[in-house]
Amino acid sequence: MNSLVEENYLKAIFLLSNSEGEVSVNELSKHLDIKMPTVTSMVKKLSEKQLVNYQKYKPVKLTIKGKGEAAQIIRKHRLTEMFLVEVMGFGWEEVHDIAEQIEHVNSPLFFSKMDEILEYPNYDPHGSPIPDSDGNIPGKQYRQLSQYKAGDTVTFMAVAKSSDAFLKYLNSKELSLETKLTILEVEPFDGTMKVSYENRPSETLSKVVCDKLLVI
Amino acid sequence: MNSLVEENYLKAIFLLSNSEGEVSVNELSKHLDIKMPTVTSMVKKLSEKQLVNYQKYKPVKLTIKGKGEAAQIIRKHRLTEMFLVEVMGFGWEEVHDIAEQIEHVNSPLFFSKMDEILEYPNYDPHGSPIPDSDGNIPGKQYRQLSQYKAGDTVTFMAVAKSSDAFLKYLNSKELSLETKLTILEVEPFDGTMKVSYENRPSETLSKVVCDKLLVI
DNA sequence: TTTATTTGTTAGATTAATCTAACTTAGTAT
DNA sequence: ATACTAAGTTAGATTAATCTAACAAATAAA
Ligand SMILES: [Mn+2]
Ligand SMILES: [Mn+2]
Ligand SMILES: [Mn+2]
Ligand SMILES: [Mn+2]
Repeated sequence: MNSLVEENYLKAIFLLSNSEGEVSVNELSKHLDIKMPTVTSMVKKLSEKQLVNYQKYKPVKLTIKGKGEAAQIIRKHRLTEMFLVEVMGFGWEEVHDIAEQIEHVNSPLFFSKMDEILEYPNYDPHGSPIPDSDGNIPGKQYRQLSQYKAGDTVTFMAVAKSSDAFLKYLNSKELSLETKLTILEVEPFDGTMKVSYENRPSETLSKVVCDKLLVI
Repeated sequence: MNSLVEENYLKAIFLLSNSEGEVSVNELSKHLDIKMPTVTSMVKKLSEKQLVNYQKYKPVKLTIKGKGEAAQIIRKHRLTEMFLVEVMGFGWEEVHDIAEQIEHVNSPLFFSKMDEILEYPNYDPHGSPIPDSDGNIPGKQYRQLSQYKAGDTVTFMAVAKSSDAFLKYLNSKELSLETKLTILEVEPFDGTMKVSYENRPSETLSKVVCDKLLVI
């Protein structure tokens, strides 16, 4: 039904939408690395197809239909990442680019088989929620590690804005999901934290890192 | 490097080539379900890229380079089919269309991981050979069941021109690879065979079916 | 409230892959 | 040998997705 290109736009709109569900043409352009005029014309096309609401000079918003189709692609992406890690033995830093391609495979059976083999997972290897087949997302709200204070003990649940480089950094610190962290001290000047976990008595994490660690 | 479309042309040229390694524009057109003028222009493009040799009004032939790239795509296709059957539990009649899409995934690591998990298979679920990473094909030459005579005992090794419908027919007859078949009689008029195998004392197979069963 | 900057749109060009219609070449049959 | 048919090519149009250049609107700064 939708082309691979359209699917990537829908997914980007979904993932970049703010709390009101809106995203600007400019932001889409930056994240997709596609020039603004191209984005404008594509958004018009999606609007024709009733997948987004669009008015000149206003930010874009997915329709119910558009949100559902975006969720399906995100579901396929995250199921794939989980499959690559759990069944095929990839590291969590290796799977995104492969999933970016396989998410466009047209075969409901293929993804339902993955789902079955994985025993219906709710989260992907980076802790992001996997929408169910109706597009509903199991909504746990995590907070950034950087919002906590010295003495707090939290559990690392998900990675925000995960890049391969950041995931490799976490590997090097042996920091994986479900790890319990105790905050030893917070440097007020720049937000750098000293934390302890597992058999690591004291690790120093920059503010940039603490912002990307989602905990509960 | 090559587009998905170019990859499908290369694969078709490889698979449809005759013993001299040649295939006509007309045949490509029929099998790809793309009109002849389109095929002509695409073949010209592949010729520009040194992937085929082409002269006006002559059949097309892959260059060494083109043959290598075609073999890689076929390798990815067949590895994928094997993975879908052996690891994910699909039936051999369900995997072709999925593999047709996944064969275009750009990730050497993904396919080498499949290869490793499958312990470096040489044949796909339909008995077709999987080219190795250098594009060499393990060349066993099977013959059609229809070429044998009454009294012969053979082993079913591969399916020629397998369609989903034909594979489902084989399922219904409980006829799978490696099965030993004894030819009871051959009807001279139309080539229909009576055969026995496993716990099936006598099954009748039409000439059309016997042509598609490759045995040794 | 002007002015400058950022954001967004319009217009027109480009590339890949397809098509139809018209014409040509090659091969087959009378 | 001539005519017919099948196969192949050329020319020109179409659609999807992209771009650059130029202009317009909205927002932020002075
Ligand atoms: Mn991802
Ligand atoms: Mn994608
Ligand atoms: Mn196949
Ligand atoms: Mn394909």
